[in-house]
Amino acid sequence: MLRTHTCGDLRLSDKDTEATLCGWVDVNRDHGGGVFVDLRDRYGKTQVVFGPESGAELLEAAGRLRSEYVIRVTGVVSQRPQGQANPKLASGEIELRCRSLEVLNKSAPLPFNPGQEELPGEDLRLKHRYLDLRREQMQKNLFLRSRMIKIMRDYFEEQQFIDVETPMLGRSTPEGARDYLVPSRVHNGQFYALPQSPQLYKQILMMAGFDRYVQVARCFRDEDLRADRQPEFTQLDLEMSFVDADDIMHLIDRLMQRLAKDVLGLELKLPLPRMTYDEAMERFGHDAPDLRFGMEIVDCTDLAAKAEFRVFRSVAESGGRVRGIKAEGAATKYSRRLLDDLTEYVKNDFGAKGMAWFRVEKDGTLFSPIAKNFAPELLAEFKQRFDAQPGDLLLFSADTWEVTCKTLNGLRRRLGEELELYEPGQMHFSWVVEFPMFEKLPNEERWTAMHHPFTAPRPQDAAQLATDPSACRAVAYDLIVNGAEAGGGTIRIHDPDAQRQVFELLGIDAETAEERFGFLLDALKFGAPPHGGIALGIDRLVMVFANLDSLRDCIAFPKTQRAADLMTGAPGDVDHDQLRELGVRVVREDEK
RNA sequence: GGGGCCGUAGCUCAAUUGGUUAGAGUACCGGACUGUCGAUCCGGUGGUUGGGGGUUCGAGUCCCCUCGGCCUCGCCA
Repeated sequence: MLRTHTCGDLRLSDKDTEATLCGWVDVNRDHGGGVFVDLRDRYGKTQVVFGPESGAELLEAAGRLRSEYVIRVTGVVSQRPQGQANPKLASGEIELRCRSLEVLNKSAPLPFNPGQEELPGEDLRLKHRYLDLRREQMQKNLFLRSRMIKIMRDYFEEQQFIDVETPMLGRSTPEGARDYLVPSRVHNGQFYALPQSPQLYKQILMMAGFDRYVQVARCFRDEDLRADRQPEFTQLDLEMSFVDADDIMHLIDRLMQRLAKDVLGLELKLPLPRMTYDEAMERFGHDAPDLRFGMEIVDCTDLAAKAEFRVFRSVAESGGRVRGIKAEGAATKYSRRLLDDLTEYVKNDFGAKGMAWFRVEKDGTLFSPIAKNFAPELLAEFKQRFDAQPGDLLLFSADTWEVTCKTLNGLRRRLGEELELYEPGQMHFSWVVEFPMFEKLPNEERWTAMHHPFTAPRPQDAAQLATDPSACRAVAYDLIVNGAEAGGGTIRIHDPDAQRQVFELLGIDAETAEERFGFLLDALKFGAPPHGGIALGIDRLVMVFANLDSLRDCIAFPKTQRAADLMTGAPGDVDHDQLRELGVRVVREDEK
């Protein structure tokens, strides 16, 4: 070892002992006759002092140290002089009086300093990720991630789970997200796909009798990125045999409880609250509602039908919905200008045609540019429906059910943040259950699986597969944290005939099903146990636990919004020979 | 594919309505200094204002194209 201690070790109790430290120069305070260096490693910082007793040579060498030089120092641990302790440092009562200094490596002038207060642009941080990762915050985030994964692994090991690795090179299936494809050299013109999740493999493991499987699995989806979405991400993937949905949810409940306790010292009350999909959409307009605050959606379609206001009445009469939310005390916080901004927002982002609003005045009357189109008695009914008080602001969406959901969910989230309706570190866990089995694609007639094609219908809905697929609910459950989907799972179909029936409904004919999923159908007929599981988004969980705004801050080497790695330059060109060997030819953008 | 924000010194930012030689802090270089802890003080280097085109007597500022970063809609079983 090049060192006897880390920069986080030394305390007053080590006084008068000799120690050797290695680390990075955090700052160098040169007073001429004395030099103070804060030496940093992942464990902490320790002040190293060079004085006249160090000798002229050493003093001069210390003066030449610059930020991020990597050095090795040996000296005596000393108590700092009276009044010179630094309460900001854990090691602040002592300092290392340096006897020898070795520069292990210099640093060129830095693109940015890991210690600087203002964060540089994210492109720079990503390009010089090694510098960004030296920042205390980033180190904290990645340590937190590591701890959380350790807790998960321990938890599942205690419960007899077996960790099995599944292939990265698999087969492409057109269902779901766009695949990342890998050309095969041996099979000219054919491609592997990187896994979107280990879904089928883990089901096969159940059929193989492993009973309880878990994996920290990397997954890939070639879709556009968001602050909470990366093209490759990590799931805690698990599957169990002979279980029902309650078993899985209880298991995850207890895991979340342990994580919250061990990581944040928070006591989570169990069971975590559950809500059906239909209820979530009706009350919050979204299948992953942010339950850190209220502001629930209130339906007013019946009142709107009585209004002279044509927009409201025609929507109500044509089968649409008129719904609203109440922002308590927000009337004065949203000027006409800001309300216009909100209107633009819902038009641009959710395809809303507009946004109606009412302000409750001091005298209790409802003010709005459209108020004149409502009878006073009707306005009173609206007010009562919302239990609106002076100072409240009412926002309405009158449109199809889908658009009112999107619009009001968007408004609710935006207002929740802008009005600071929750604490920055607050966390709320819940389940949303009983998702529809299928949804119709906007421009197509056929059904598509809401979760995935292997999801089992609720037993009481199974008969409706043949008659009314839209009414069919799945044994599905999503874990919601602060309005984001942190995980989702289902009980799977374990009957080959039922699986064929679902494939058929999804427009996958028998031949195609046999070709793509034949192995699954085969496995199902050779003694498949009832089984189900869940996958948790580890990145998102860490993001919430660390109270971060971006997933990229808890991933060591994330990609940009255009899915590029600015440090390595991936994706990049490859040799022509490589392409030829693979039988791949690149078609330029303008030739498509 | 659509909407929005941003790009000025290595870094973080400023620059009046379009108007003289584009500034500051920090980093870097040189010097001074024994108790600092964002050390301080003095001096200095550092710019194709992301790139290209246009409007104008004159463009960091206005317009078009383009590159890059971020947020978002679509998309993400």
